[in-house]
Amino acid sequence: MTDNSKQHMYDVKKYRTPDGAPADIVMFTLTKKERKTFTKTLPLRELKVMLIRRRSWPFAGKWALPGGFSRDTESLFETAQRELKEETGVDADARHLEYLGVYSKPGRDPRGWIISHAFFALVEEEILEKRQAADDAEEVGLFTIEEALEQLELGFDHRDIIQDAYHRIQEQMLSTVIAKKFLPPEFTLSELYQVIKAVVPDFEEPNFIRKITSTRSRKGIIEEVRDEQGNPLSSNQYSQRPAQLYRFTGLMPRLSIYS
Amino acid sequence: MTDNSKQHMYDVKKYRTPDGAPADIVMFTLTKKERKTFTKTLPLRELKVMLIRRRSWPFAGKWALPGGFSRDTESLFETAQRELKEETGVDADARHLEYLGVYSKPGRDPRGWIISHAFFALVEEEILEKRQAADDAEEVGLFTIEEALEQLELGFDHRDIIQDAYHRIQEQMLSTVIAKKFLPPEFTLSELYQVIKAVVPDFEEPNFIRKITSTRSRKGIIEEVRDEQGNPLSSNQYSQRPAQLYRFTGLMPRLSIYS
DNA sequence: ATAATAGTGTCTATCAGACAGTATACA
DNA sequence: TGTATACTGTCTGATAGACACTATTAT
Repeated sequence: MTDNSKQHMYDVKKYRTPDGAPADIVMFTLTKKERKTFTKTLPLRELKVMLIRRRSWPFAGKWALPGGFSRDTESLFETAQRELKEETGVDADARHLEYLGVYSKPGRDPRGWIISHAFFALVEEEILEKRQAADDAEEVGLFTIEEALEQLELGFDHRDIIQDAYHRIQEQMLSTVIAKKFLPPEFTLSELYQVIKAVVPDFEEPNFIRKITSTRSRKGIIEEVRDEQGNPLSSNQYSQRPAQLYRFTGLMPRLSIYS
Repeated sequence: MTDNSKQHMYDVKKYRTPDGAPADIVMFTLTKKERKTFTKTLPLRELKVMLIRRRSWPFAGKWALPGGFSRDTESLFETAQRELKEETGVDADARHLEYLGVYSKPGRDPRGWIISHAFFALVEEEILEKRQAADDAEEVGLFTIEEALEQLELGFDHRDIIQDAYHRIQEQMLSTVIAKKFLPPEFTLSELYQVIKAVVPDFEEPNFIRKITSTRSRKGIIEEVRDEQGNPLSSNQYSQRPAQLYRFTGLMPRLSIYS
């Protein structure tokens, strides 16, 4: 930047300014579907993304991410919180909401110079189902990532956003404890493993139970649930033999490629 | 968002729009300072951040990050690339430039509703020194993180941005191979260790050499440099006894807290 | 010889990974 | 009783972590 442009920087009217800064939210959920077997089994879990069919220009009829424009009285994170609450009816701080990135390629929005800010959220399945049923003004859909990326006609650059959000949630699933947002407070190791696999299909860890319970370095992430007498608690909700219940401890290890 | 607001969404003039979307860049460098000892030693390395002293309103006299407003013909990443090139004189793709986040708290900029996008870059020390010497229109400073965060008077919310950038570069240093941006193509393990420690002071790994060379899982990140005959190459630039030279292989392991 | 940095040897406890085997509860 | 899921035993080789020891070169 030249000295000259700096001197006139305060005169914001001198240059063209953006026509809007929306927050768009990639709302992920993990659907649970009962499997019909003749013994108890874990439900099938699938990662889904919520989309809304647009009713007006631009991209009328195409699917797009829910979102809305930011106001000058709020930060973009607050915009996203507000949108998330409007979409789901539940306070945003009850769940995971995280900034993803900025999408600002010229021409990405035919309405003008619109710089979009993508967020992703983890939402309970029931809430999205309720939303789907209640709102007959809008067509709401839950799609797998493959459907959204490969089969659907999406508006704007929302395909890029969904793609990036998918990569990010996979990273986060393996490097943080966001898995807990997809689980009840107490869960079995099979459930945890299944949640990880639903988000990161190529995660393979045959000795998962052994490793997470007996390896000193990883043991701290979760702990066994016990009752007042110190007896281990288990659940046979999804299996014949009861499985030990675990909970997250809140501990977050720092990962390093050098140690 | 209500159905009503959606119908009028295309009318961008109806609502107040942002007054600008700048890209601000946290430019990091690793300074090398010779130590005066009576034998060869590694130079001292320190992580520094480049700041510019503002000459005009707002925050005249305060230090701030270099940056500039985005144009409607470019993406914000391109804005950052352009600014980086203007600041350093070297093409941005020659070095690391990465998006950090959006800063949009109302009132953060007295000039109006200005939504800032922070990036961070890793720049060679020599370039910043040249910049410092050449430009007498602007006062350019190189500061340690502690100085920048604790002693300097910073404009806007740039203290928050520098803080966030510092956390991010520490994360990246341990979980990716950005260390290579601070090293020559071929380097000794002492140099690598020192670079990591300069960015992440509390990184401690007494058996660093042993681990990185003999552990199967980490061995793939770097490899020994050999000549045409397959003889290992070493350097005694910084030590009496020559040290084996290594280079990064390009391999990037995927980290996981579950495996 | 001495200093300074760069390694290597060696030991023990722990961990990874594989695979067989046992445990529990339901139908 | 069989079946499905949840573990546990056991073995081998690899790794972590500590600390003493040796190696190479300049002064």
